[in-house]
Amino acid sequence: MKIATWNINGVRARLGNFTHWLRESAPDIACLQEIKSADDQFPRAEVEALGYNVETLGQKGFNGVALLSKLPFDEVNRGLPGDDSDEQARFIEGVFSTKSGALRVASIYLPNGNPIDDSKKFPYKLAWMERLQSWAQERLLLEEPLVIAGDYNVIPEPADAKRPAAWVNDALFQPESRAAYRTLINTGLTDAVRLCHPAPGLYTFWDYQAGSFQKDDGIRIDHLLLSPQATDRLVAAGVDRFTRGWERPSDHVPAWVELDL
DNA sequence: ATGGTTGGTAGCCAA
Repeated sequence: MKIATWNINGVRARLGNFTHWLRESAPDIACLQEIKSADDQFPRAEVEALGYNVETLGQKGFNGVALLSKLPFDEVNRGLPGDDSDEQARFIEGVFSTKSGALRVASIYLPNGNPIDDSKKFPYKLAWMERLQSWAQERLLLEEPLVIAGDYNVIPEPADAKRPAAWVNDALFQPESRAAYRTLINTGLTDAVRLCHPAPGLYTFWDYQAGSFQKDDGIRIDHLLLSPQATDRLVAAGVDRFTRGWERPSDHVPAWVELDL
């Protein structure tokens, strides 16, 4: 069972890249972020034609997440609990049946949080992370295979950046952001890509500006966090770096796990 | 070094 996540940065602007990757990487379940589309703008027919069921939480212009699955959805939940006034489309959860039982997967687009001196943006990020922590803690009680995958907008450690010093004033690398991420890990979740690739230098994002990809000036901010029951079944994890070299790429590349389910 | 690039949308915002 291959589960992948990709911040596509506008699914309609990248439909060719997107379907090419779906065919080449062939995940059983794909988590998308920044589809930048309302639900009725999502290229549903093109994706269904490749054998996927599609569930979206879209938003016009910004944000927007989706789950694609070759398995049928048993259950879908839209929106992260904990703040009914939050209208940003950043969270969708699906439940599937495998031969080993239930599998739960969430596609998350954690708030960027910049600039850190803004009165709303960084506090919104930290509050969203607290809501995610509460939700994860509750789900972990189910003792099921659970994968929380997406753009976390957090650089966990200095080793997750080519130039950590360049990020010290950025919301992605603030002590509070990193601490909240560690709290998630300490609840009992495992960073699958870190576990399978402990060496530094593996990135998932390169800015469009200043030739960042050519200089490999990247950061690792797209993560798949696994419950103990999913980690027990972990076979492999990786990053599809090759998509960043394509024409008109997303600034993020996919990350994935293979689970024996 | 406060530059530079992209997508979505309508004169800038978010990243």
